[in-house]
Amino acid sequence: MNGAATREHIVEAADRLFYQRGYEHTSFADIAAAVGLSRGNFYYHFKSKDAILDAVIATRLAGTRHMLRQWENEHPTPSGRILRFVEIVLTNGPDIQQYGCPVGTLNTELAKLGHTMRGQARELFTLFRDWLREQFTELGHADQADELAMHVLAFSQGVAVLSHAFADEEFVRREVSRMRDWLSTYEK
Amino acid sequence: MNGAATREHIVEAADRLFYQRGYEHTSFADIAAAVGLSRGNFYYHFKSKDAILDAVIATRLAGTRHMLRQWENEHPTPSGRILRFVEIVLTNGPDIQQYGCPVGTLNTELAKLGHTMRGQARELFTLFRDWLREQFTELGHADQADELAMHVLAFSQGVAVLSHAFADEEFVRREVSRMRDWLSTYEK
DNA sequence: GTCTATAATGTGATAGAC
DNA sequence: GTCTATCACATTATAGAC
Repeated sequence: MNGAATREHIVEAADRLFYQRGYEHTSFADIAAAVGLSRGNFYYHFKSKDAILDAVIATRLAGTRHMLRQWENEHPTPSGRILRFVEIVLTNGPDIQQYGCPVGTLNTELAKLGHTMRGQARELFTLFRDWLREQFTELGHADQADELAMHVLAFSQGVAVLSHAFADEEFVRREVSRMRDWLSTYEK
Repeated sequence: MNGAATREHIVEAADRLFYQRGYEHTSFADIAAAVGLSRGNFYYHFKSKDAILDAVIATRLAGTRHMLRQWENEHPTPSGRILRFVEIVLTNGPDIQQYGCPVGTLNTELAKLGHTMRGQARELFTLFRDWLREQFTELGHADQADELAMHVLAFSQGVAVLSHAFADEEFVRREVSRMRDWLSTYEK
């Protein structure tokens, strides 16, 4: 098999498993089995578990940047873009209910482990934070744009944690509805 | 040493370590070292890691029930009691910043591990949920008491996750202030 | 690039002496 | 109740054949 393609398969499998089972709880053997490789061959592509995590986070960062640009194309207004973010807890509802928020759970886990890559995981949060701040600035709230961005981020994390714990879809809908009302008070 | 006292010491140490490092990342050796016991002697008191987790959750449940009764004694009005809950993210600010919410992070971790004790961990959330629902009912909002309780719980989890990730105390203060304003619209 | 074999370590857990 | 010694197993990681 092509080396680059194999590497890509490994990162994809690791990304999914880290999300579904957690980083620490996922072993090399799990990833190797998911890709269909022997454990030995694994080290030809990645020389440590941290190296895989590094690649996974880099992939997620790139994917998030791409998604945010897409949201910008699909929604011309800043309030429409913020609403698109808020609705991610509905769009990804089933995944969040089963596995939590991929950004929040990774950050929480790496922080507890005292992992060196904690800062890079936080960058995933920062991407959303900065993007939301830009939208609130464009909406005419430059003075409190970061505060509002953090508030929307906190909403998403609170909903994700409880959706994961209680598996209650109606709760998610109600919270999104609540957020829509709140957002409308900040529209131009 | 007295057997019951040793057992209590083990549960205390395990409780703290599970919170600070996570359940999976804490080994028998870690707990034994914290208590000052040999690994071998450990199994006289608890015959499996799950048994320790069981005891830790039971202790936390009892502690939470005790705390909620105390809050009821200290705050005569339902709005005062809800506010007391909201302010927990300030009271326990430093711990939450370093280790996250003990309830939220345990629930998230056990859910990802597919651990059998997941349901008992969720009970910790349910204690707060039911208690908050009672307060909102007493406040005259019986029809949407559970929805409001979940909203307040989501607030606490969102703030905890982001406080843990960004270590931003000012953010916590602002969110509490925002919550106080929101609460005031539901007061009698 | 892929494999098997294996090292080195840490883990949960047990046996048996004191 | 506490200890040492040890087992069985999974883990990350390496060496070397193909």
